Amino acid sequence: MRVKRPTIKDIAAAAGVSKGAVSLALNGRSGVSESTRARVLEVASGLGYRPSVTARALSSASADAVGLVLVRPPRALGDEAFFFQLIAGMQSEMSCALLLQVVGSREEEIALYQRWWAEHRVDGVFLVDLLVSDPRVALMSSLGLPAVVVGGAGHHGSLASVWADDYAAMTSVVEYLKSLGHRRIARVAGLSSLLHTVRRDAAFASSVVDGVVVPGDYTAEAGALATRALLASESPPTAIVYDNDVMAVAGAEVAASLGVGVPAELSIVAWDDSVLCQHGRLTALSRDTFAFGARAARALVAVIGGALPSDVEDVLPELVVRGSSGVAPGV
Amino acid sequence: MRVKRPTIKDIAAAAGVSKGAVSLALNGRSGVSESTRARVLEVASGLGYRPSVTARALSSASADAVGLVLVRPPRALGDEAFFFQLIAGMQSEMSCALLLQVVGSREEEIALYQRWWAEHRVDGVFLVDLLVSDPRVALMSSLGLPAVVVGGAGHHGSLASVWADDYAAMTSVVEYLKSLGHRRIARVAGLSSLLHTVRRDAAFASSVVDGVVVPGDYTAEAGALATRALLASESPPTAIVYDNDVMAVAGAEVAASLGVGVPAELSIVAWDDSVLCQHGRLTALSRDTFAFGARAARALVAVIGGALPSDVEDVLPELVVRGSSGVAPGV
DNA sequence: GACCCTAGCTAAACCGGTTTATCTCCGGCT
DNA sequence: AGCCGGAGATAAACCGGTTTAGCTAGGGTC
Repeated sequence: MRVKRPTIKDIAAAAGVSKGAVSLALNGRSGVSESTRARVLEVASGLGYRPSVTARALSSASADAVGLVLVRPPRALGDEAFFFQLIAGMQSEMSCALLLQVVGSREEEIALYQRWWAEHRVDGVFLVDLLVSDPRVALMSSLGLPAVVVGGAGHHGSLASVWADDYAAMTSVVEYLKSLGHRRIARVAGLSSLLHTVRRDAAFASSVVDGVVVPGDYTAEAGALATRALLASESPPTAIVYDNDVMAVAGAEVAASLGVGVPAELSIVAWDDSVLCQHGRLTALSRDTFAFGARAARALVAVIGGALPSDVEDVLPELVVRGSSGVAPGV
Repeated sequence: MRVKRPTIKDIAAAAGVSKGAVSLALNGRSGVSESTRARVLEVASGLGYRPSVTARALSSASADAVGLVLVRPPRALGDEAFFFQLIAGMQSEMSCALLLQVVGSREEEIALYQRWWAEHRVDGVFLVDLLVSDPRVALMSSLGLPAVVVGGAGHHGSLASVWADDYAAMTSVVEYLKSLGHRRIARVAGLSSLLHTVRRDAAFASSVVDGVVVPGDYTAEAGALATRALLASESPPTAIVYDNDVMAVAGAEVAASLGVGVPAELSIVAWDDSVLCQHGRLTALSRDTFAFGARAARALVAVIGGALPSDVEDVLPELVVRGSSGVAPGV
């Protein structure tokens, strides 16, 4: 049933040379005459030959795939448009396949990376969701596994990275709000174990005096809860910056249900723009996640190709001002 | 640099038996004594042995991966939460990896499936976006490649399938609108090349007299354009059913901008629920895409395991009534 | 003419498994 | 004693490539 494809052996027989000569000829390496090479190439294309990635991977060559492991409860994944955008962008710059697996723990993730690499199933991997002190960085270096850190904080040991300056972005958001007269600014943060959360925290703390930070986990529930708590405090903020779109939208709804006018009494800014923000008319920090993924893929391809790992900084996210932000009340 | 993992040869040496015996012992096959098997297993686990999927795939065994090829312009992918939900659901029921690639044409897709199968890179594949007369179905059968049709129309040759009854679902939506007094009902359809679009068209045509169908392509632009055209016609519909959430939200905004009251003058129903519909308060046909993906994965695992292909029908999508639908004007 | 070098090619090992053919030993049956 | 059968193990082939060692023929140098 399975279609038998021509192998290197068939070509060798048809061209009247040895397997080894065919391999050399096809890979453009020296060791065969030009006339032989031409004949082999002709026979190969005549037979519709395509090399077997599986066999090639076994003898320590390319695996024609890159890996991405996501750690999270599977159900939570579907709501994160960010990752799908990212993956879509990666695909646009890769001719090889993406080996994707979702696991439940960091340990599994690490084991999977090691296994994929040892078995030549991948040529390189993407590292996402970087932790504050991430063991994966050292692991990649010690394994010699080509890797690109996606969305970290710039320098990560000897690894290449593609990143955005969250510190500067947060500062710009705060400056924007300050220029509108806001003084009591709050922040609903993302998971505190993630590096970029810490970066944003730091930027927020250094540019806002007495800024309140409420931890969150990117869910609508967390956003609603945090907003309710902030608005109920004795001196409620006049502006809130949320770490993602879902929490921001939930926050906007809580404000509406409490009769708090947006933006008259409360300004809302979301990190990461999306259709959700567009339709909710939320001011958002917009970045091109697709392009970000594409950049990451290009970096990985380069590293796999032997290029020296370099750090690529993404353009600063752009603040898209919509209806949810305005001058502070009483200004 | 690359970590050297124990191979079957190392185990053989350590246990004092041959490679073949180790293979038999590890795979639970007869041909070795129980005492030898126990010793081999002990040595293997002591050495931390993990078989190489790559090598195993080469000698015509499992590839420990399943494939999914998506045909569309990469940039369009990121907005389709449906696929990410689906993939997340699939992952939840699979212990193996997913080989994912986005290509630009049907021809590339077919070539990729053939190649992956010939090279043992996958054990089976998912078929999505089924066309009206889809060449892939016959191809899978002739290749003998285990496959599951996701979201088709029930029977597809000898292939297993996981599907939802779009015909019945569309009928139920129309009946719901009729019960509210609507008579002039329109539909903004999806891509006409897709099988489920045709099914929905047929159900719509048979339950609505003089129903207008405007073709669309799932983008916000198409939804807005279609809605504008429908509302400008001489006898505008009192209800519109959209083939996805993005078009429905765009339609709702067009109605709002034209001063057409929703649901007072126009009822809107979206196919496929999402956060977008939730926040836009749109009545939507809701299905659990994550569970759908999980079911598809289970079906594929079963087929790969040698089970006879069967057709699994998903539960009927449930109509979630929100603020965008109500009694027809003048009723 | 002896020597060396190199281009061009082949044969064979190798990657890490699976599978088949073969070989040995032991027990049971007649 | 002789024959047969099966269990238990091994060696070797195989999957489809890459890579290395080695062989041969031809040309250049002294």
